[in-house]
Amino acid sequence: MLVWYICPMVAPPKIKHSKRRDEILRMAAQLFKEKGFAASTMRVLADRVGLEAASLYNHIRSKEDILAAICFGMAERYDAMMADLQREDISPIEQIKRLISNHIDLALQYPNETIVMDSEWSHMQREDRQRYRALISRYESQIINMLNTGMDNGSIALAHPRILMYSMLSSLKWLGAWYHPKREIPKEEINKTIQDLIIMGISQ
Amino acid sequence: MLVWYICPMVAPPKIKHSKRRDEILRMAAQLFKEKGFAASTMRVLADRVGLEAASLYNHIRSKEDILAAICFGMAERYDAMMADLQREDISPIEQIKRLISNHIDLALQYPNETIVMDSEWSHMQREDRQRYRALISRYESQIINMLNTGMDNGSIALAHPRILMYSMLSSLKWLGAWYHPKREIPKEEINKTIQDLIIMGISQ
DNA sequence: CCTACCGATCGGTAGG
DNA sequence: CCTACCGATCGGTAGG
Repeated sequence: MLVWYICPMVAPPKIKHSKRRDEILRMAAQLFKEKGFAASTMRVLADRVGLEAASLYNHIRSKEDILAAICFGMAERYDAMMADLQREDISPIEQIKRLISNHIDLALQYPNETIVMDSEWSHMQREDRQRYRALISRYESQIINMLNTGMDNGSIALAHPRILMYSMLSSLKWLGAWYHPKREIPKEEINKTIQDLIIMGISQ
Repeated sequence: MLVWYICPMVAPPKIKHSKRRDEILRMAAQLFKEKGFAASTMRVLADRVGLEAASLYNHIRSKEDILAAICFGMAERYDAMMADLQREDISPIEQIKRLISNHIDLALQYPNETIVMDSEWSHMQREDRQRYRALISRYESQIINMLNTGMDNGSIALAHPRILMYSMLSSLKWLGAWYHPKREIPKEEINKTIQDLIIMGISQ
């Protein structure tokens, strides 16, 4: 594992991408969201996928391997989104606006994975957990930089940027926890309401 | 249990309040916060309290009993705080301001219990879980009523009140997750920053 | 409050 | 991908 991470040319032992593996990860995200990682069992997961528990191990290395795949998969999506955002030449306020709607898009497209990533990451083993936390810290720093730039040019009111960042992110993270695509509020209204709330809240 | 809830005069079987029980609940809140409910074991809890696992059962009925005691204990505190707030004759904006600072006070006074209540409640058994959800729903409705009153009298900008309520609560809930009393931001700055953010965000 | 212990269930492996 | 199974550990009880 260590060798594989340091030298990505060496493939991890025997496990590859496959439709089956993707299906296992998708069902696992749903299960982990419902019960939490620790209370989810491989037997229940296997049942939902339509396999025996032992057969899962042809597609995944361990229970923690599934969690890591979900968390890092989502972290990469958020990371790519942030990289795109940074490449655009727009004002900090406009950056924050787009960040909000991109977050909502991802949270609604991957509701289970987003919740698992945010609330189950601590169950990864030490090495993965530290690597994951480093990614998240970098992401949070990029948001703080946006806020600081806006405070410097006077478009954002002076305030503790870390508190603003956490307030913003927590409002967005919990979308997936209460949003039910069928019978609830349309995405556009969510986007407008949260954007207005946050932008009004931070504007100078 | 059902009888006890309907008719509180009948005491629940044999377990009473005691210093020891309070200590177990306090250590359990810390453990559940660290590992989550499902990944916390009675043996580790017993170890932290300084007992054998079997001895815990002289003070609590079951693992779920501990979780329920923590969740309902906190729910009562939030409920009492809300009742006090409703009794005061102040404007909706002023109510929301006080609600925010009361939330921050409770989150900083009971950081472990607040996180456990918010993120582990779903591990209670059916009956307790439903009773707990009813309490929370009522609490959320009271906040929505505040917001609606403010929108009616023109002091709060028109927006979907449920989204505002969830955004507000999630900003506050996650305080305990990243606030470290020693080396971080003073409470007053947190209070001011979050109050400004939310009040500016919702004001007309 | 402890020693001793139980049935159930867990993640995972062997071997085909 | 399944049958068969393992060692470990879980929440909880009996009895003192």
